[in-house]
Amino acid sequence: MPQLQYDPHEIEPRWQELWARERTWQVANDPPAGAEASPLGARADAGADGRSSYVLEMLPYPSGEPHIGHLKVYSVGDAIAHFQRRLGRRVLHPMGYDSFGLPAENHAIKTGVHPRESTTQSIASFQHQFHSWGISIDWSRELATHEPEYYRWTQWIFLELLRAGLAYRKQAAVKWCPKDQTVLANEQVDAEGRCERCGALVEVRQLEQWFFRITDYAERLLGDLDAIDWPEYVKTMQRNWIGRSEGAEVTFRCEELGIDYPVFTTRPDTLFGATFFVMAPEHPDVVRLVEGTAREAEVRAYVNHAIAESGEERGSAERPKSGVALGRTVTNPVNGEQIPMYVADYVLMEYGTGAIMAVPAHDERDYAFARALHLPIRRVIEGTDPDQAQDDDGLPYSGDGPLVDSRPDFDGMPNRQALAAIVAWLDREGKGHASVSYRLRDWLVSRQRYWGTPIPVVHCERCGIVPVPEDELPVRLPDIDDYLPKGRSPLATAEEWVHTTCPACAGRARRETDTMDTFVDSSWYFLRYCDAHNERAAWSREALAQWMPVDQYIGGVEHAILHLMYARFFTKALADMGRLDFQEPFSALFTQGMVTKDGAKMSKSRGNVVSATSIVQRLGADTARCYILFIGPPDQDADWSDEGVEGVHRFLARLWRLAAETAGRGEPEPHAAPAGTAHAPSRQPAHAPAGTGDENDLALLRKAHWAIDKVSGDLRRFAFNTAIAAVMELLNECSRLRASVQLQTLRFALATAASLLFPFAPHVCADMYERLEGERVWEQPWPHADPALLERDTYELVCQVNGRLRDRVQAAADASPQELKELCLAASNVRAHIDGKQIVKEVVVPGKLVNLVVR
RNA sequence: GCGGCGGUGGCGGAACGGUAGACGCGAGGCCCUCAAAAGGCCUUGUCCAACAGGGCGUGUGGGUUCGAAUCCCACCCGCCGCACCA
Repeated sequence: MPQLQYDPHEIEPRWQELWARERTWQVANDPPAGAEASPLGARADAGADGRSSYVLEMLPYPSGEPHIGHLKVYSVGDAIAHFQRRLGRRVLHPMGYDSFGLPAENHAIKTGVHPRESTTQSIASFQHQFHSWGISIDWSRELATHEPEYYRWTQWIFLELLRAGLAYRKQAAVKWCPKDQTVLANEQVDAEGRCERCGALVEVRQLEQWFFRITDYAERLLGDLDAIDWPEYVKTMQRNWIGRSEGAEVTFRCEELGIDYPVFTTRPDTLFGATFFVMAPEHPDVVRLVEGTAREAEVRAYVNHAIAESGEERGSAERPKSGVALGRTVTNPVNGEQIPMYVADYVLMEYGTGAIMAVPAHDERDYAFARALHLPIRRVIEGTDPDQAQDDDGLPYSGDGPLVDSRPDFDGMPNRQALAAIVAWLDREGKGHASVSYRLRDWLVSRQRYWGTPIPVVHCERCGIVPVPEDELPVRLPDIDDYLPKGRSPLATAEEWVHTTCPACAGRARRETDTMDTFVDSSWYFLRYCDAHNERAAWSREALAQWMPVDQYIGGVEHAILHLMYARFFTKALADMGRLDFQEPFSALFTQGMVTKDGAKMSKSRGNVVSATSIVQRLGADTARCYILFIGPPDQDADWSDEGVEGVHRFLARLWRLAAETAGRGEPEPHAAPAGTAHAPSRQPAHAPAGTGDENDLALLRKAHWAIDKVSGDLRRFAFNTAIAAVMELLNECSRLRASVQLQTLRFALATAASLLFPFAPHVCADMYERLEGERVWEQPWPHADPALLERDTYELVCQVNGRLRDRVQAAADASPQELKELCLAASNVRAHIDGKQIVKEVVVPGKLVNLVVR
């Protein structure tokens, strides 16, 4: 017999072509009831419940070609999709490209190719790779966010939000990236105040921009986190980002000028300890308060200096406090005290009202400021922080305790109780009320960049901002050559495009020249897949009803806040507008870890990039996919090893070779059971005839059923690494027993291995299964472990003395505790350890062990 | 500082409170071969011991338990997120 050689380069294209030709992974909407829309559709197999399942990986930014990270997400997603299909579900598993926006445009600028062209190239490269990886995609629903057929509906959603009052324009201090020459959303600026995309230090500019009113949804975005099956840490990140604080808004009045200044505080119980009042440098009233006074010059200088500083310089808690007096006072509403006003850069304009009451005795920052400027400090809550040194005055104190030095009716009251009482009093007096504040800001969506969805409004000299009528959508992105960012939108140079007429009055008007943030495009794409070719609407409710919400969403942690929060906001807003019937887009989320090399993130500058393409070319897609899942738990970071991937390749080669040899030892049997019902339970008798009584056959059969059980459980908990290890064990057992079992037992075991490994290595498994069984493995139901074969007649009983392993003996599965104890006592090594000692306790765990406690 | 996750052989990693180290990599030995590649077989936590067997072992120190990598307390280290948010 010639040596059979595993050749992925022959096997993989063959199956890929078949799947493409037959459109195997395509699913239609709305299958006719009772008809055979899917070979597995309505069968009563184990696990088949006829439900549909929407498995979705985050869509890629098509720049360059896919890397190892893409290989990982889509390997994870494809394993889940295949498993769901074989459990009998109709699975929607589509693909698209996030081809508009900064990532694609920056790539284009770097390579000097027009974004339209470079995007098209990248998409072609991604398509080609996904095909050669054998990912089971329904290509009939493919989309790209830069196509007019798609962004037409992005524009429609923008207009819907505008109509609902959720899209608006305002002048604001916004984050500006000097390198990308555009404004950024708060979410796109990292902790050091750098641009999330290019790393440049971000500046603050006063500009008029478009916003989405995501803050209206803060409470629901927070509350509904409880209802979704997401990793806890992602929920925590979203909760932190929303940053809900409960407290009160309290009005402090500047009597001289007759102006009320509300402040937000989480500690109204400390109001009596307020000894001064501080405003943010950006507060519009700061300069007005000192105009024409002796303080004006000093205040102006301070404000100018503070505003010029970057967020990075200003943002540190360790930095010494600075500020200057405004020479004015406000009235503390609870006691009528006149307290001095200051301007200081530790107060942020973006949070609360941009002004605070300062209680140095009970707030660290106010305390530091008071010490720096020698301001009075008044303790109004008694208590000691256990961590604080004995010799200081115990201030600032932020713990609980009774009120002191406040007002007779509150003094002595526990502070939490006093808090409620004081808020109630303020409310009655009209000087304040309970209030909730959020850290979340409205989403700034306009960008002064070329490669994005045009914002579909015109600016009319007479009518102001006018939405483009729906039937004129899409507002097409004009082709322009000079798209480099230069501070104002490149679209402004397309004169012919910009000049238009007003849809309302037919007068002269100019088109909006800003484009939308990329994250707008990706905030609804999962809806479009459900009804990808609808030309009359973004989607139909019937189509959504079949698939949404997404059952399993898969993607990287880097989108824990941005994309995932925006998509949730869109879903809720569209549901409120009556366009959707659900509140959350992604019922379950799985976040996969990064693939590193030599412990470091792969990057071109480090020179440690492993090319997914070359691995697939060299060893095949099955090896690459299996290895990336075998390397470790998929939600954790994993380090790529060139030796490790070879090991997985050897495993697949051994498996395939043994399967091919075994298949060559005889024709596939004529099927005892009709195709399609040929799954483990019904097929078993044919493969394991009763009465063979052969120990090795039984052992191999048991191992196969053990593997079925193990892989099924592991797949449900995304433990792909141990699932693959289980199939390796099954193969090892096959190899060990190959010469000493009946052909049909070996064939069954190998077919089972192929069946179980199929979600991870589809090509080689399809090939093996066809050789062994003459059937298409993906049309077979997921195998079912026979409980009778998972149980054993005898097992290895662990014998412990004082909790230490001393011996192992064979015990009958149905042995009584008494019998087990006797077995253990009879074990020779146990006797050596209990000899001459007194047994004070016996612990018998049937099926496991006996522990004898001796003295 | 706050929150989350983690710390197990030479390495990646397995282990419902019940045989620690599955599976793989690497390493060593052997078989096949004229030779090599490929493939196959065996060994591989550590120390004592020829073997049998035993001691020690899951970041550190305590605790609970017949029994702890696993549960509890305190701490150390690493990674991630948040952080002058009133």
